[in-house]
Amino acid sequence: MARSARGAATMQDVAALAGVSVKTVSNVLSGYEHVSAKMRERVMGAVGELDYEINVSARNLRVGSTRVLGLAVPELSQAYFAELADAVIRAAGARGYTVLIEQTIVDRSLEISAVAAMRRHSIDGLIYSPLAIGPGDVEQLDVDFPLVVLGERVEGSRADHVTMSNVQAMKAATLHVLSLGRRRVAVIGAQPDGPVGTAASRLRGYTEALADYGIEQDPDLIITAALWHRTYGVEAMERLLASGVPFDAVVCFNDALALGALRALHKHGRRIPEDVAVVGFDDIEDSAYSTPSLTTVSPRRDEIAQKAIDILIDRIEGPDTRLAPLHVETGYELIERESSAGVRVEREAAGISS
Amino acid sequence: MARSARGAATMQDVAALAGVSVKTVSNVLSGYEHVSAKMRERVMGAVGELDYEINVSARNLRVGSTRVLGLAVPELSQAYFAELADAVIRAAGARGYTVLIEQTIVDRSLEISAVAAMRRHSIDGLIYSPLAIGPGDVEQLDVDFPLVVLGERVEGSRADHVTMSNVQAMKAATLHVLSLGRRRVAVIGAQPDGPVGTAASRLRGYTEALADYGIEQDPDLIITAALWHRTYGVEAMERLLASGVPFDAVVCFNDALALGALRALHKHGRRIPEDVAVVGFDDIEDSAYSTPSLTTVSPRRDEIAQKAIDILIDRIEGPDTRLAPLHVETGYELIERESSAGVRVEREAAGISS
DNA sequence: TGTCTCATTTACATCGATGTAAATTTGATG
DNA sequence: CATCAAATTTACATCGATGTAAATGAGACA
Repeated sequence: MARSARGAATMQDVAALAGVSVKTVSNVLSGYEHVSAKMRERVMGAVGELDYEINVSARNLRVGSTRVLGLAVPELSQAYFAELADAVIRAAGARGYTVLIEQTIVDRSLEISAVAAMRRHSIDGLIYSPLAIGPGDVEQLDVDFPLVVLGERVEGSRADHVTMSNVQAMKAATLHVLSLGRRRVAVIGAQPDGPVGTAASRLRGYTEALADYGIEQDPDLIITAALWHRTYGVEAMERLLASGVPFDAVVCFNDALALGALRALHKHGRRIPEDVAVVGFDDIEDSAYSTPSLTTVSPRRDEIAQKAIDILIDRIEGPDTRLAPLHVETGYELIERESSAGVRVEREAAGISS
Repeated sequence: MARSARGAATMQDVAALAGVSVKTVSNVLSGYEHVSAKMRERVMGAVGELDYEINVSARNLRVGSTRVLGLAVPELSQAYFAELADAVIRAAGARGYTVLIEQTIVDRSLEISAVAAMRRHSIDGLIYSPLAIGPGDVEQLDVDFPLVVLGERVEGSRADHVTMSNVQAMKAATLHVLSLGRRRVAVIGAQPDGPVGTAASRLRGYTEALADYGIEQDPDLIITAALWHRTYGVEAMERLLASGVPFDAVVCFNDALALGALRALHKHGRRIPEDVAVVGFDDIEDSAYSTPSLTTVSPRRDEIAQKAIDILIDRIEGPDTRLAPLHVETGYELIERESSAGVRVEREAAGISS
């Protein structure tokens, strides 16, 4: 019998056909160096003849790892996370790992514990990109497998963190519109529940930029958005417009909000960038093709993905000694496009200290 | 010793702590009905105490399946595929399966064989959404595990297919602009290599619609696009504009192309929809928020995902008898938005047979 | 040719779970 | 209380691969 009665061929079958031991087949396939050329050829011939493919479950059981990493994101339908997933999959693939994606928003409103969700699967480590995470979630991050969190470091967490320089990036975005002479700069995306995580850092960047120009912060220009979706961007801008508070620029905490805001401004006849300059954050692909195209902060997703993968795999493959949690900051880039560029508002005394 | 020296607890450890056999623990965990309440409680206590989690690799090895499905898409960074993946993950999750996503475009230009790529992983079945697939690819689809292809049926393929009614949908889209009085309808997205797969069907829908109105097809209005990306939409529209051929509507083979076209039209000062009506295809999220918002054909992604998952899992769990390949068509919906709506072009004799 | 060394190949146990079938307990009945 | 059937629980083999250590083979050298 050339192969098992039913189903795929096993190493057993290959060994029998090649007339060698099972271990020799294993050696050949795993690239063990002390295998004679003759043997290798004989085994590979049998492998080809039987269309043999290794049984991954059996190998995983034996070696105790799966070479599968988890990636937990809120929803793939949000462009930022889809593009992030793309980058993570590529970075992982280059190091011989596969990525299993878990969506943490299942019922469209509630974020579930990614970590708990991943336990069902056998993964070697997890990259977790939470929507928002606060100090209360520390214990959720205290797990017994390698975990890299994308986003602001949580106080007391033992997990590794990779995050872009949110404060500086948002400060740069805000300084950009200030440098164009705008002085009434609104911001969209503050969290209703108070400042935590990413939103807090970005808000801080905004505040610091205003301070640099000696401008006092106007609470009426700080608009909240419960979720960073386009719909909420539309809704937030509608609120701002309805309030009647004057403004000549908006910096948004992500591109989806900005695109929504763009839409609302357009609907209400505000010219962009003449009347209002708009800046987003994330540099998702749409932003380059919107009308007008969107000025935004690019977070260098590839760099984030690469760093996260490297740290995670080093933890997985490295020695057991538990080093201190890492906290890596990645760079950013301000991409100037039509929604802000080209139109400088002249003021009596443009520049610092208006 | 309460548990293995190093690493996670095993069923062995749980059994020892609870003072029962390993099989009883297995029975409790797998919900076997003939287990006394007392036993169940005792075992679950031990499970909790040891933080026991089942070893998925061992279980998979024993039962011979993994409850993991593959989903092969070109790139997650394309919104359509990200939204599709979202839908597939949800549908699979509802039936207790996990989804492993494989990107078939790795070097940004060449599509690799998804099926070959999946062989590395241990999946129970595969959903394959190819970019384009022609008759030459039949053997690629002739595999020995359950496979559902999303897209036009390939002649001679033994795989199951789930596809939307491309011809009818595109016909409806074209009829829509014709009903607005437009008579010079361009199309963007034809394949340079000749008509195959999805592009062929959509082109046919366009042709049929023109025929219904007794309009002769003008080859100058059929614009090719090698890839259905925004950039190619921009480039295709630039070509059309440069050609000087008059047109008052464009139907695009997907939303990305349409958004690119929108952008190019805007740049060249054409008013939408006054001068040119634009229609897309796919109903990705951006389309509702572009300026102007995009009229498009919604393919009911949830329905596609659900059908594909149901067929695939039925094949996996069903009896071995190989039924004839299934070919399921899913519905569509024309979503009218700003890029076409509201502006009717009056003609001497608007209506059938101009 | 005999002996020793180093390179290859092999036998066997093992990873952690589940299916099979047998052993044991439980409870009903005469 | 003995007997039998049904309900529970258990022992053991097994899924398909790899690590360990021992067995075998091939040269090298005296």
